[in-house]
Amino acid sequence: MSLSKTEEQLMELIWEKHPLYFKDLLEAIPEPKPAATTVATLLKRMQEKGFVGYTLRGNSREYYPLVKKEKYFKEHVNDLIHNFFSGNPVQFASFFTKSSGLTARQLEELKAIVEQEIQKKS
Amino acid sequence: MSLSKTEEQLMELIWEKHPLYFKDLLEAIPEPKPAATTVATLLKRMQEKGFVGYTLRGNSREYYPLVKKEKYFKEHVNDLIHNFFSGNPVQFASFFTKSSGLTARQLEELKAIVEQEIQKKS
DNA sequence: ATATTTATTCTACAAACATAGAATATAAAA
DNA sequence: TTTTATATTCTATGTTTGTAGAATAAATAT
Repeated sequence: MSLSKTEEQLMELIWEKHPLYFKDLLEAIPEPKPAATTVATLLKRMQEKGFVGYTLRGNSREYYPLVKKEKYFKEHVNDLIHNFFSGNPVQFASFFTKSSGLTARQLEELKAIVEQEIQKKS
Repeated sequence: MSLSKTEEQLMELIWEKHPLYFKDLLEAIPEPKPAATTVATLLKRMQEKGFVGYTLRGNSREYYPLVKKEKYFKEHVNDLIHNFFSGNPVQFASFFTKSSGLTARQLEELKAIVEQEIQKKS
């Protein structure tokens, strides 16, 4: 089961601000805010899908993510690589590097990161 | 308007093999193939959404993409970066590099690509 | 010339989604 | 303690998506 685009946006807020109460979630949503019941519905569905849980604090629910952002993101990128680059991650990285319009400075940063990773592997 | 996951998979084939006839598209679809009318419906919707066009060749239609893969992909990745990395592409690339499990050899490849890009920028 | 294959459109239907009002329960404020 | 604000669930409606049969048209094979 996966999240829809709209649910994903909510999820992003939950990852960012958890643990949070319903009220905090509402606050965090940028304008134009949808009806509160809309958010409640979305949140409910996300719980049913197993992406969000809560702790009862007295009588209020404190919500938190049940899936790590890293994990979710990785699956996402894997899909992308699978769909656009026949599963070849280097081809993906290459395409990204060439088309993302990084500045020279950003490219240097990236290079340093790649070098660090190479270090780790040896 | 954007493509659904399933439409995206078809689109991938169209990018890969265009120009192609309906028959070619059907052939290109991996098993288990859906009903031909299912593909036809999807293809129709993709035309309505402005992603696919065709040339009449005699009495047959030769289909081709109306949107470049590069453009589509870039928007996709931008969304991803926007949603997961507050719009910071280096953070994204960094995360990808660290979490994608590339081999040492693949990392070297990537490094070479990044260096090439740096060259181009100077 | 008739039967068959191929391509396309139309119609249909169930599931998923986006959205939100109505109803209810509770807590806080008056 | 009655009103009001808050959180949650239930119900509902329109749209999009995945899926494919029925109908039609045209092309090909027999």
